[in-house]
Amino acid sequence: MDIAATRPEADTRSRILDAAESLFVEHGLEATSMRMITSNASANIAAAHYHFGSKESLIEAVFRRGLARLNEMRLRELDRLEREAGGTPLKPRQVLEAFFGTALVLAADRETGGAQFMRLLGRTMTDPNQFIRTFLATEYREVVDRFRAALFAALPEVPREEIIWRLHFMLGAMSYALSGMDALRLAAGITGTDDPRAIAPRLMAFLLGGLRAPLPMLQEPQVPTFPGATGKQISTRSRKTKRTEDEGATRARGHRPAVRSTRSSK
Amino acid sequence: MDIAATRPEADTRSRILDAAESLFVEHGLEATSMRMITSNASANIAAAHYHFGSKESLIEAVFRRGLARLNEMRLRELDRLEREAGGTPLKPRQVLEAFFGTALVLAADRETGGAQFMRLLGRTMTDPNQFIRTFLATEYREVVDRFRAALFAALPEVPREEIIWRLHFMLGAMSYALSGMDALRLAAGITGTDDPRAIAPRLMAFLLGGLRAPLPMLQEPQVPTFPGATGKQISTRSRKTKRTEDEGATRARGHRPAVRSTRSSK
DNA sequence: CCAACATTCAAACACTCGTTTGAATTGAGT
DNA sequence: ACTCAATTCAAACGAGTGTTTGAATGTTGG
Repeated sequence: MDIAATRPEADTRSRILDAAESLFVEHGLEATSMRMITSNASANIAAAHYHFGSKESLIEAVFRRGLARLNEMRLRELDRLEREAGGTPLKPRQVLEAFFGTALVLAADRETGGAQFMRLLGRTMTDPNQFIRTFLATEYREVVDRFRAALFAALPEVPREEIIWRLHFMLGAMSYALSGMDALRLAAGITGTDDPRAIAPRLMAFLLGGLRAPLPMLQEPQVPTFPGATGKQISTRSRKTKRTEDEGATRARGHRPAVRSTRSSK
Repeated sequence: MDIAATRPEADTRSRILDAAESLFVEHGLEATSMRMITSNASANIAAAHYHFGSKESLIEAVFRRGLARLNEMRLRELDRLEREAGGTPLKPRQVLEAFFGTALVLAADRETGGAQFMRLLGRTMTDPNQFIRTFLATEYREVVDRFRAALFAALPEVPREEIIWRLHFMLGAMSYALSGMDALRLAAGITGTDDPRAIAPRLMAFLLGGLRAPLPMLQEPQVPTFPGATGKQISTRSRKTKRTEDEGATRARGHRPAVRSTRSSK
């Protein structure tokens, strides 16, 4: 569905931004051409360069718009919690709510395009393009600094390096969950809705469990146990299954033929 | 560094595969051209089409080669553990070791290119290209089925849907950790090594904590409490977040100029 | 009305893309 | 030495890329 059809009233610049965001989600940054964007937005291709100057700048604008909203929500929520706490450190759960909770709320907001942007953001976090990476890093810096500090305060007994790593793991879990991740959704057998509202409580429970997990035993002697954490565990039972493995040759290499696989995308 | 320089003895087909894998990691699938690959491998561009037929088939071959190794290791480890357990249930920790531990071992193997492939795999898991997604899903199906069943058996009291979601979150955390994820590595302030050997124990502790976290309270009446678990329910009271709709001028729009950002990549 | 500006437009530009062609080269097997 | 198939090669093909141009529109204030 064209942006031009769903939002004919918006001005050219906004239509281009919307079309770009939606096509970036669907095909990726590289695979989305300026012509795809402008035709989807019912705009002239030169108009896009008039407004944004280049494809890279357009990409920047898309992410700036989305990140401004997300980061502002995050900082406002963190400010509110810290104000209410009145100097006492926040609980880890509160920090996660402010950081990941707001992202999940935005991801559930299908009406103003928040959901689409969050999927895009989740995918782009691992983009190899260096221009994208440095851009995202600078746009994220302030927010990450704030929340990292809040986590340090919330978990004073945990080594800071460990907190940084776990913040990193949590970001990965969320990015992946938001990205749509259809690659494994099939393989993993996920049936139901992909409504972030349904995912949110599950993800929050998971993240909190990971954040407060007992510290690992590291080779270099370093605080083998973590006294503050509760470290309760779910009891376990198990059964057995059998299977043989088979290698499977990579590909038949004949003379000339090299039948190409049925293409499906693009 | 060209593959042709590091492995001049390998045959054309292998050199192309190696060059493709390494360039895919560096630039992504779309941004890597057949000419980049063949010139890096000191091979003729037509030779690549002779051996693989098309770029998509070459991509498939790269992933097939890497996944064959990874999945075989995973299944062998799971088989070994289940054999040694002799019918008694595996512990969740053992299942995670077999699935994520082997991946991390492979990711630490810089010599045979395992590290490079794992980074590529981590990035590609969220690729929007549909051809890639369905391909990965089928290549992963058997392994995911096995481990999902093993987790079901290891956590009989936990609702299966919850286990599937947590398996999903764990995959995201690992993919992200392996992908190199420099986007936030800067912002998150990660200083030290990216040696997977250093990450492995941290990631395992995190994953295990997340997997065994207390179950979330869900809106739809659905097993609000989890009798088998040792409790410690995390109270996930619904958050209220108000959001003001502000567009936020994305960019100064002047006449004509639209100064383009300094390009850096590609 | 009209100048001055902001925006849109069709057309072209210089490249790069994946892929194909047909001839040259290599390497066994007889 | 000759054959025949496997492999490599330079060159080209058509399509698509981001970007630019210069003229044609609207749009606004004097």
